[in-house]
Amino acid sequence: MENKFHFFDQVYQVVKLIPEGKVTSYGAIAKFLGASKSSRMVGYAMNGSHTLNETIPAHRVVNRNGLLTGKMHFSSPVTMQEMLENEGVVIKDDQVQSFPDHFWDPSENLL
DNA sequence: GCGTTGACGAGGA
DNA sequence: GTCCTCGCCAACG
Repeated sequence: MENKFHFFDQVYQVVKLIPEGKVTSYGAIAKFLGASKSSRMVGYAMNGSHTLNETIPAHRVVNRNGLLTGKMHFSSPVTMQEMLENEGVVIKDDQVQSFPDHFWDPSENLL
């Protein structure tokens, strides 16, 4: 009954909890929600995040390679990179440098 | 109502 | 290490 929390909503909640200067992957969020096979849905949820009244720091979510795959969905293709760099994350060639060092695993912080 | 697409990831060759 | 295939399920045309 209480499990009626939609998968998308869960994704939004986790993403909003990502601290500044940290990034995570779609798969990590999906796995944390118990749907590791539905990692695509995490990305898809981000696609609709901008339609929400709430601000979703989707720029802190990258794929497992640390690549800014969703940068093109922002106001400008460089918005995502600049926002991350502004938080102390180094981006090189649309890829997060020292990705494991900036990686934020929800299963180790929210659990 | 049906087929295609997609901000992904894991596994196999 | 790379390249290909499958799964997953909501949204769009």
